[in-house]
Amino acid sequence: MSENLASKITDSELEVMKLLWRTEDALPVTVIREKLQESKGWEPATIKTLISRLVSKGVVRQEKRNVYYYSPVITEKEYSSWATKDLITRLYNGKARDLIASLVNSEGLSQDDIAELRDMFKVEE
Amino acid sequence: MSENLASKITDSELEVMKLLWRTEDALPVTVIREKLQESKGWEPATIKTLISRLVSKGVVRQEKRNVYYYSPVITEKEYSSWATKDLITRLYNGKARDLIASLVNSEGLSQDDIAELRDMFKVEE
DNA sequence: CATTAGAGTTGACAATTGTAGCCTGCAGTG
DNA sequence: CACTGCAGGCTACAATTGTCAACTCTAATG
Repeated sequence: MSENLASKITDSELEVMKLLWRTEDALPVTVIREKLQESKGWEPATIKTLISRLVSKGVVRQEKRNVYYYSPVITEKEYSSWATKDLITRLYNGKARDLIASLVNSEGLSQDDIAELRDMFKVEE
Repeated sequence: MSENLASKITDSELEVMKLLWRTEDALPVTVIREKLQESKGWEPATIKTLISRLVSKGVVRQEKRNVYYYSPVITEKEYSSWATKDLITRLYNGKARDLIASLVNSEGLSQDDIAELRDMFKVEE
């Protein structure tokens, strides 16, 4: 959950989460391993460690079948949103608007982005 | 600098940076120590370690006088901006606009914020 | 049923981070 | 000028993170 995210998801762990988020169903290690071994070049042991840590942290759930099937406990949106809020707290005095202002002045946004955002805020309420 | 930020500034180190950013002039350890000892409850040794690490990382510069005076090499804006971009890369597929969209839908922004942002984008270009 | 591949578990090890102590030399004070 | 406090530099140590190996036990396969 956004609020009770006890310990952060680390960079390596995030790669596993991303894979789980991209999938509808729970996945067995075999599948997770196949994908990440290829895309990340990680050894099976590494991947198993990351999964275990995510389970310990409570952000991945394991479901017992023949073999465990893993699925995310938090959604990508929940996590992104939590991480974003965390960034805002730490670097923007808790003001989301300061973050956006910073993006606007600092090549963070393309003209297209800005146009789209203008629309977004127009519709918004 | 935004780009060549080799190693990240950690949470504890960030507290030191914030103090330096808030000050015009370079500061001697004495001053840094006074402020952080009080606000953070850190031992002098801890503060000295943090400063050293920041110097090693190249984000704080030391200037020799009787005693070293310390000042930031990167500005707060540069760092915030870098950290924000990093977040966008890691969690929003590199699309700043997705971050903002996420803020808009998810109690991240107050009505006031939204009103202000609407103005911001109106003026913008 | 014996064999084998691999899931799950435990341990490991280096680098980073959070926190702090020790020692030495200098600078300011009486 | 002797004394003392503290800056600077070095060391330390536990927890976390990035990577991975070894071992055990089970399920699938011939």
